[in-house]
Amino acid sequence: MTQLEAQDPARLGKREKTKAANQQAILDAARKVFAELGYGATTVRDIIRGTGLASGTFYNYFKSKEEVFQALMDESALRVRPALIQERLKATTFEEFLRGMFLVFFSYVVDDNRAYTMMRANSGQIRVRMDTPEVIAGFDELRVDIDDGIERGVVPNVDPEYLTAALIGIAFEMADRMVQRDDPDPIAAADFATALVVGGIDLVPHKK
Amino acid sequence: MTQLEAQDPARLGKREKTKAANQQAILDAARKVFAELGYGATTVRDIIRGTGLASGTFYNYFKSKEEVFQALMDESALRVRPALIQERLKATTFEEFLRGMFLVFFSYVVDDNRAYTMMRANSGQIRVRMDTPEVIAGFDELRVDIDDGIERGVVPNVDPEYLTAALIGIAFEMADRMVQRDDPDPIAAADFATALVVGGIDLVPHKK
Amino acid sequence: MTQLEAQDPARLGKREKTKAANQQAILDAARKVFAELGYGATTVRDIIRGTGLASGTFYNYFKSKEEVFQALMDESALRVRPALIQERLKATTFEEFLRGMFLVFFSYVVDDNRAYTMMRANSGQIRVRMDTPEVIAGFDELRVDIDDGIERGVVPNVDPEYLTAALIGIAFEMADRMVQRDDPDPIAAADFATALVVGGIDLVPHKK
Amino acid sequence: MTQLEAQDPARLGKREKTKAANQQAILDAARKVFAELGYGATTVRDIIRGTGLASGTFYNYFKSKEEVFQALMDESALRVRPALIQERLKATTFEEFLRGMFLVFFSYVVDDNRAYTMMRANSGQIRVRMDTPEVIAGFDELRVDIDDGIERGVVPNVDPEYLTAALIGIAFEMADRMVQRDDPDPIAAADFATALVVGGIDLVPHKK
DNA sequence: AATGAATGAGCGTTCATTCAT
DNA sequence: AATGAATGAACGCTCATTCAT
Repeated sequence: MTQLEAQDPARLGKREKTKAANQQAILDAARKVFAELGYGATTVRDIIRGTGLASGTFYNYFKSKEEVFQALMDESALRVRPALIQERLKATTFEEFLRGMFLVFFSYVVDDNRAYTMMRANSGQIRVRMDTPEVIAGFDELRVDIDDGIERGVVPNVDPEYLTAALIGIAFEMADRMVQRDDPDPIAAADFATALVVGGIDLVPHKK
Repeated sequence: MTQLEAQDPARLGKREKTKAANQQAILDAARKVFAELGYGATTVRDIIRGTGLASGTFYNYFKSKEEVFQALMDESALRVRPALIQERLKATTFEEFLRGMFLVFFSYVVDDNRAYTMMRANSGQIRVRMDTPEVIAGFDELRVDIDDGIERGVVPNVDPEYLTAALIGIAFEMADRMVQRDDPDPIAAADFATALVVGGIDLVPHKK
Repeated sequence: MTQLEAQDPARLGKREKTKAANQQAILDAARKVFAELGYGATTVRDIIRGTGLASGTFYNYFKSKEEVFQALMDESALRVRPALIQERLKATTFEEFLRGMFLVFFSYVVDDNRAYTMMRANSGQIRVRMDTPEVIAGFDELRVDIDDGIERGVVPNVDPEYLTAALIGIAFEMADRMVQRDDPDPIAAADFATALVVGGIDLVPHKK
Repeated sequence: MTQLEAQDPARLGKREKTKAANQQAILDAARKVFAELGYGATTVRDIIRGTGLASGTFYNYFKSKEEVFQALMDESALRVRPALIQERLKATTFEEFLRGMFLVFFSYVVDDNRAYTMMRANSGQIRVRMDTPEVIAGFDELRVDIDDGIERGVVPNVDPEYLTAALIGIAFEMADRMVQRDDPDPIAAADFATALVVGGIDLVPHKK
């Protein structure tokens, strides 16, 4: 039943339709208020207030505030990670590897900058960035790829932890500025970041 | 403390001494528990418990939990900013400028990593990073210096906002990994970061 | 159930049959979970979960959680009361009267100790006993019978209220212990209780 | 300090005085509403509403609803238990033993019938009796004494568990009626209960 | 200035009940 | 009649802040 109806969303009963709509409404509202207030300051009531639903209804869809937050982060990470993996697989040079990765990330950020600002939400004057397990896992994969690349000689033999850190730092911080521009250009940003790292990597102290 | 002062009440105005000591005691206790529990999970009672003072007394020194947090962050930034300014002033090349800046920052982070881990406190599975106004201001100054350097021809003519972002991203993210090492080496980290940027900057798209 | 009825939908009005079956299913499930969790801790969802019905359906049969509880207690009391009345009617001596009453009660408790433990459900460390109107009514009848017995000279002329109270106290408290024994013996319990009261009643202060 | 001041309650600082007064106010209010509504139906807000204090203040004195309930029951039990123990110790015959015990219990109930009605609170139509660990412990002591008495030949050799149950049942149920009389007479009640048991015990089946 | 009890808004969450389907 | 999602009042409890002492 579920399967049959899932094939054609238009044929869903009214009940199923509102259920799906409510689920999405909660996710959307949560994304918005988490972005505005940050995780800590956000209350469940803040979230449901943005949906017009009753407070109890929240708990028909998510077991807790943390669960909806996780769902949101996973939703985001799930969208980038496969693309990042693709890029890494098809890269044959370090430059391709970098450019692919930066481009995917910056493009995702532009497409979905609401989810992104959530990670960067500032409550009051304090800038906050939150990395959830899915996000951390994504970065761990990058680290593995870099280790692998060093072994295969594709990536210069530099401190892999620092390199990973530098890439992540560049990616997030630049993305932050990019999305605040009038006409964000992921390609230009990826070019910038790629060039910086590709050009610099050779001067970085290599392990003997 | 009470005992020591009781030995020589005449030495100096007890009031003033106690006031300064209490202020500092609160800051010290706050630094400690914010680092342990993170901002959100820390209660005012957690802070004053570490001082032996009464909860109400907290409010003689700080208007709110947020204010003591700000004071703490400012205190930290106040220690780095003058040093960062010094470095920028005495730099004659872009490389000197970068190395000086990274070294000051990484050294500060190692010296005072309690304050730093506070910015990185994680609650549950979620990593959180908090940048306060003073820190942000410190980096805004960096931006001004970069603009200035470009004008004077010392810094290559690249997108200054992206460059600033890249430097900040590299600095914070690398610092994060560095402090978790057994024997953190700010010089090595500064060398790595400096080489990366110095080497790469020429390949980065220049403005006409 | 659904399957059985599907085999012969014509046999009898499906409606009526289902209605009665559902009503009983709710009562059965309620008896079970009230016994397990106690009244306070039991939720309507706990009850209907044991029936396969939907939560809203509960309210087609009972107006509230309290109503189903009352129905349950009444159902129990309804089973004992007629038997108790029988015993009282056929008793010709005080001893017969007592033995009959205790035996009926202890037998009922053993047969239906689920309903009985419900009255004794404990939440945490706290033992709770609940007596509902029907049960109370049952014992009020006992009082009437005792008054009557005194008037007719069958029951010694002692304080009838205290006598009723003593009988009730003995009955409930002994039943409590009896059901926790490996092999509960209502006859032995009735003998014990009867002997205690029959033997003692003569020493009890009589009214002039 | 505490000791010195405890010697003269009149010399207590205002703070200590209100603290003690509030503690007592909460206990009093709790006793009252538990008696009215029963444990399950009573909310912390119901309790503090009866004191004029703020809801949070409750938690300065008791960690939870359960804790205040326990405190209340212990307070009661603590008052009877020592007296009951005294009576048992000084009894040389079974009759003395019984009379002493019943008299202490009935007297206590009359003196403090608010605490007692709590154990008998009815919520709606449902009579509830709650026995807390302290109360249960008190009954366990009775059981031990009975076992002991049987061994020493002071108490007839009947089923000790049933005998304990019967005594407890008689005590509680009779107390219940007694307190509702215009002029409760603990001595008369104790005479009644003692006579009933003393007279009956010989007819009760003895173990061979 | 220091104290710490009092305050009460607000939290995350539950659940008896209603009602659109 | 049956469904089960929606409702929202109420729960136990926390804690930043106030204020009488």
